[in-house]
Amino acid sequence: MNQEEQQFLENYNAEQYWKPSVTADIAVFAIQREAGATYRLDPKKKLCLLLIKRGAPPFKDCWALPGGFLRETETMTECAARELYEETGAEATVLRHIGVFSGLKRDPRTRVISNAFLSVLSEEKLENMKIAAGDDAAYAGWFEIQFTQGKKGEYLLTLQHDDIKIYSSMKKIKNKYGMTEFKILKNGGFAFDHAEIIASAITHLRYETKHFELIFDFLPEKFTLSDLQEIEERVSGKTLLASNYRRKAENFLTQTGEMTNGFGHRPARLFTRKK
Amino acid sequence: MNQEEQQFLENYNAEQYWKPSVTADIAVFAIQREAGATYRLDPKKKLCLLLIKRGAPPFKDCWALPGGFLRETETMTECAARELYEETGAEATVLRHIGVFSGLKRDPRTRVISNAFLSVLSEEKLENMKIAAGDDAAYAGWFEIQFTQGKKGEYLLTLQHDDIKIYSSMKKIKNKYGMTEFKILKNGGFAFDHAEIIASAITHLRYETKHFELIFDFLPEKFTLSDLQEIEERVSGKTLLASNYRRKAENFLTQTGEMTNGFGHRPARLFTRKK
DNA sequence: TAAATAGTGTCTCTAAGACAATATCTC
DNA sequence: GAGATATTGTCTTAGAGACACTATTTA
Repeated sequence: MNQEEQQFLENYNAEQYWKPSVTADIAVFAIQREAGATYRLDPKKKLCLLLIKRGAPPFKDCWALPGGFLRETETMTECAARELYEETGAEATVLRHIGVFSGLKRDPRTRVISNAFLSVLSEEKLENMKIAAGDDAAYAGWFEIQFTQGKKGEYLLTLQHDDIKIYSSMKKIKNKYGMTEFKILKNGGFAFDHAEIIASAITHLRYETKHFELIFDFLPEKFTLSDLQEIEERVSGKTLLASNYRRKAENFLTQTGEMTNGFGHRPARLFTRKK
Repeated sequence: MNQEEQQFLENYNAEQYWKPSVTADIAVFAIQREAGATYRLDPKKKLCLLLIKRGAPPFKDCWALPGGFLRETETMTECAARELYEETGAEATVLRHIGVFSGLKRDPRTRVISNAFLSVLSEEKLENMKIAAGDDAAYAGWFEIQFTQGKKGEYLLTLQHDDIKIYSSMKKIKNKYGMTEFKILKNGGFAFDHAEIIASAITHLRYETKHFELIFDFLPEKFTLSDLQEIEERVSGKTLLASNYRRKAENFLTQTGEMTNGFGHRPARLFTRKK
């Protein structure tokens, strides 16, 4: 750096310009087992998303994604990982940047630019984590998530946890510049524009698992083809033919030589992610 | 909004938290014709990117993407469109969000979070635009862009405009959380981390044109299949077999019934983008 | 042996890559 | 007619979807 640059920097006053607040919000997904399994019947799985009940205004008592303000000492990605850890006790193994949400009125407190991230937790991590309550978080919970398309083409997002049901109806639009966005038509219980963020996140997640990315992060080191397929089915919301899915999946897998056992049906081979 | 929320908002002080500066940077691509055409020989095309020579520190005399600070009254996307217009006189027809760049030291002045966008200008728009100089922009120019992979797997970015040549060597890495990023190994003339942003932008552009998105924005309303194919070739950096490309492309095209004429070779059908 | 899940094989259809061959314009 | 580009057709291969069938465990 030469003298001119040095001098410039010393005289530079960053406070002269307006600045927005910047946050990271994280959509954390995990697969959980449903009850009702027997020695013979395997447990069904469900796709879940972590939400936090807001204990303070704005949107008090609404449900929000974990997240918080960017600090001076961290990148956006580090911020996402830190906030996730602080609010849930879970250390993120994977993160993906989903998009930026910068609507003028999305937070009534002040102008907030939110960088949305996506993360996936394995069942193993799920069991070890404590769901911690942050300073303005009253309660956190895992909600079974459903994201489907209605008859008129609208998108329906439904999150359910025991008797708590949160929903939103959205449409997919292209904005003035051809960018695809979800727009909320009805909002039942989500804080801020988080329904839109969640819709973007699951769309992104579906794309990745379809291409055998992120899907292994739901699973332990060793797993069966049925495990893998059921996750793909829960994420995509579609049922698949086992023989065809097997054929595709095997390109991404290595056999361990081990088998499952102890169930009231044929044992299955255990696989690992290839290389 | 109830009384509790109302009261909360009145007491809320946004100034108590640290905030970063937020900018939009835009990678604008266009196709330009090369000289050397005759009645018989059609002009070759080249893919170009708009860069601005910085007239003030930091990175004085280096080349940067057009961009600037987010204002209170606009979204990130609106900011990108405005900055593009102010610095080039071009009204964006399309924009795509590429990613967020939030490294701690990416701007020596102060902490700056940059939201990167991608845009495409048609040859028509290109001819009508004046390249305007902004307050800290000394000069702007269209650079022929090349982005290739070297023998050791490294990525080479070369931008050329007359006798000005800017380059960077990068590697593609997965960060701690599995996110794909470009990391600069050598930097010859780019300001900030803009080489990384450009690498991300062209990677994104290649993905889109391959799927017949954004590619039509390079072209006028009516165009030939050869026009379309040559753009795909310049963007992707690969040559394609005309018969095969035609087969794929026709799914996205409508015939106009019109033909080109006046060239020293067989006339071609003019197509439009389907619906 | 019934219930439940695991795994194999095969037929069809579509899409993509390679490439040969033909068509049509201007000078 | 030569040069240049446009257009059509065909052969082959890879992959996906549908579906029939076989295998292996436990109470």
